[in-house]
Amino acid sequence: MANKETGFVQNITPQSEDFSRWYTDVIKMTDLVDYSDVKGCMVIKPYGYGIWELIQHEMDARFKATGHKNAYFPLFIPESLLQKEADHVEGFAPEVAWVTHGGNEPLAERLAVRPTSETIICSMYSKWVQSYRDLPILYNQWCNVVRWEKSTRPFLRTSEFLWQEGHTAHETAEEAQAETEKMLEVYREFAYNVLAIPVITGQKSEKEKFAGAMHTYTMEAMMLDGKALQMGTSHNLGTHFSKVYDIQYLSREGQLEYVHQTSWGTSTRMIGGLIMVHGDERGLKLPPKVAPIQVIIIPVAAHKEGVLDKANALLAELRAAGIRADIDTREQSPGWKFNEWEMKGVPIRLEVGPRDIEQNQVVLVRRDNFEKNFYSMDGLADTIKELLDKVHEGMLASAMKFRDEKTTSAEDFESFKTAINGGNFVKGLWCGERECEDGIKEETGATTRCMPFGESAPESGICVHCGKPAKRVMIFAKAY
RNA sequence: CGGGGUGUAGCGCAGUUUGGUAGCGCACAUGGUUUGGGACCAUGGGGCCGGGGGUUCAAGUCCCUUCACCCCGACCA
Repeated sequence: MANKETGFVQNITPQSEDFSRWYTDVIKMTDLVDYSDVKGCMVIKPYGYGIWELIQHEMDARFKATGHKNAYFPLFIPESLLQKEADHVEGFAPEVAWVTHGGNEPLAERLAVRPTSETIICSMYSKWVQSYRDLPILYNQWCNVVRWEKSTRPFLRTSEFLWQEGHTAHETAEEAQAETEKMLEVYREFAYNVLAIPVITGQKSEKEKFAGAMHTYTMEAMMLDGKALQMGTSHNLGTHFSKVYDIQYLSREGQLEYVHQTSWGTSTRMIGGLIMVHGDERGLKLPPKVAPIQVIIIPVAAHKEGVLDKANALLAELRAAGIRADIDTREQSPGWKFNEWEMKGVPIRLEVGPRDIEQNQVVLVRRDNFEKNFYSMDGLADTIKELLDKVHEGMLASAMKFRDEKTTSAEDFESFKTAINGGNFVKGLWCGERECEDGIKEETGATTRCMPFGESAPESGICVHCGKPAKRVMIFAKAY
């Protein structure tokens, strides 16, 4: 996408065939990340990390509001601990990084660098839980995990990534199920109201569920190329882990019982998601609530008397009102700056020049639809707050429109294939069998994304692929 | 692991066919003119041409070898 002559975004749009090139170029050009010498690992630069900090802030507030507390567990997991749960270790074995030496001495037992923390957390919970009075445990941790992936992609799949993982333990199966669904709902609400991403929530198939889980629930978003991205998952672990790690409590009736557990997580992958949902031919488009800079002030004819002073006064005023504002006083021409900040996705641009100052006004330009208008300097902070909300609404609405237009139903396999190849989410009846799921993947490249909430099991009808009696409504798509 | 490709200035690339002083654009530095959608002029700094070995009077260029990265598969809850 980097135009050779001018060096800015214009040759490739998200709608062109080379979407993945658009994605990597945007990331490279907007100062979100850099690539380190460590294979598959990325450096998140301040502009990109600023997005993550805002995501953390917003999400953490929601965790606290639902009664959860933060804690921190170790990075290293002894091999014996990791291997207790058979499905779990089998699921993660190919992507675990191992520490074999401490200094120059070989270790008696290898240490895994955590690919996720169920095992080490469960081993602690087993010490902490004696009685029903110790329950529920509602903990979360913000940390990094390592998964040794064969092919990597910034934000979407990297060897090391940042995330949060919640781990809870409950008295009853009902409570655990309620917690699993509650946290998925927290994620869904967050996606809509913070990231401006409409997601589809539902349950994963047996094949796609988390290694060691009883049920996995997911939120899936549609990227601009029609592919699905799993943006967050919530698992009901049942008693699979508590039985292996021996987490037992004495119940109200005096019986020894196993706890019912959940875990749920979201990661820096969400940043990749918001890039691929909201971007355009000019680059990034950041949802206002996670934009490190919400308003960029560009003084026009800054050398003229009074312009810089006024611009700085406006900056102070906006910041005092709690708006994340910044000013660009570099020597480049205004046009250059307009393009630069559009590329970086800043939701609102504020232009102020001699003509505006004379008339007590500023120019505000929305990044989402390029609407450009004059506004009085009086009450500017409130004006901008309202406009930021409108940008959020506008972005959510257009993402939703796009997704709805590219979601279809298929009744037979021919139309199913056509829809998948056209980059659609395809809703269809499904038999629920593993062989059928594998066959669909092989023939079309599509995988099962989720059985969406709000769709009851079909009373009749046949599987869109194999023709056997249908058991579920499933959404299929190609996925990242 | 299979198939293909690329390593030359911070970034993007030309030069390799036919061996002969290391180039271009952007970025960077200095001075000046500019500033409402990617301004311009002048001057300047920056290179073990991925590494090692060979052929030659002479290698970015030819030969051998090695390393790294990228793309497509495969793999990936």
